Amino acid sequence: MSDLAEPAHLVAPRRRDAGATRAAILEAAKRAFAVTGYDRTSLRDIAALAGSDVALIPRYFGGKEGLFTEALKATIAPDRLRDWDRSRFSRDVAEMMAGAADIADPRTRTFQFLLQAATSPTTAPLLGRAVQERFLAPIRDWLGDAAGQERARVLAAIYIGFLVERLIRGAALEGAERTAFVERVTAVIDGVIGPG
Amino acid sequence: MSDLAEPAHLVAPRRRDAGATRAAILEAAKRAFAVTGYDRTSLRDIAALAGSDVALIPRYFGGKEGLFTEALKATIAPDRLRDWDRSRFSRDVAEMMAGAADIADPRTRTFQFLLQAATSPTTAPLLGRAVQERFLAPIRDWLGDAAGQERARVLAAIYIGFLVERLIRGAALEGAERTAFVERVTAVIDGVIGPG
DNA sequence: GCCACAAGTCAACACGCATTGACATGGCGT
DNA sequence: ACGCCATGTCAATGCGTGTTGACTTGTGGC
Repeated sequence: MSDLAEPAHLVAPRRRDAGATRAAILEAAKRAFAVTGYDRTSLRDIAALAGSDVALIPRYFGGKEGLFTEALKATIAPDRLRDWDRSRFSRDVAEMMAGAADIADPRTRTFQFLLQAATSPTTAPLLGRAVQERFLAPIRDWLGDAAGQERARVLAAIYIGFLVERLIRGAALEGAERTAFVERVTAVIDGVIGPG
Repeated sequence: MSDLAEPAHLVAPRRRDAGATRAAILEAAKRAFAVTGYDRTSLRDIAALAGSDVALIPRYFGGKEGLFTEALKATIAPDRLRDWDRSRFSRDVAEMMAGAADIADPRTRTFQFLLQAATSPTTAPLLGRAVQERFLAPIRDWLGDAAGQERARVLAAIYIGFLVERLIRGAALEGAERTAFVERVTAVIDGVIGPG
């Protein structure tokens, strides 16, 4: 592709260390795949971002697909569900959704990455299982509702929906529309996480 | 790409008619882009699917990107917001979301198509404007709430979220979880479209 | 201080792609 | 019936890609 807005020299000059360069490549891949998607991301871009060489990627990861699947696993990783304050949760989320999606935020990149994976028929099932284990189950636990799997589902769906909306909206909401939006989103989320 | 499961000879042999072939190419592009995404879809695939020739595409659409943007516009097109019965709307949607995403359903393909566009930084702004004009505005009109732009936003976001959830879930919900899910989704949507 | 092997570099390959321009041809107006 | 122009065909070109193999260079153990 082109610019990932990352001066190549931010990468600290490593001594010869296979493990370190492997890790650097993997990190660069997570970023690049999230921003540009699988196909538009070339191994040369990733190598440049990692301050490494293209030829190492087939060698260390067995090819582009190997690198992608490993990046996917690393992205979904047990990333602990923050111990959110339940009384502030809905409003915090609403405020966040009213803002602009920040490309610099790693969470935005992670989400784009997962969304990319969701649109590909081959990676979608893999993603589905990972989401079930590492996303839905924790949410259900957080909700403290052993029987209510569907509540986690609904909450996750709504959450994802607002993330997508924010993504395609681009800019932050302003003025009256913002306050109204925040109010309504808060109410919706409260309706789900509250006893019902 | 490869197989779009469409025997090339299903395309009725046209007489020489630029408009017809243009339309055929556009239709094929909408299908192909929805299934395979922008990058994995080659102009050769589209041409084959349309029963046409590759070289006509740069000629008629000014290149691959031109074809894509036109296909995007055509996909978002004012696609009649069905005159939904307001009293049945939420439950109908909830039932739909509880089912499995059907790849054969053109609407599923369309949605995947749009989601693809949402994750690409280049196509996301374009999509944003299109959604604003052709999705949010009609919804607001349907809600009959001239001042409440944010309500359309929230409804659209939730709708999209459930579509994504259904996509990555893969299978249909069953039994008790299904009924609970439907109930809860119905309530959420009613909470938004109802007076609030 | 040297040596062997891991780690990194570089050039080249084969492939698929979009795009271009020159060529053939069907069909409509006269 | 015929000629002209829009319409469709085809081969060729240039570019970017992933991957490979041979080469160089750094570095830890002796």
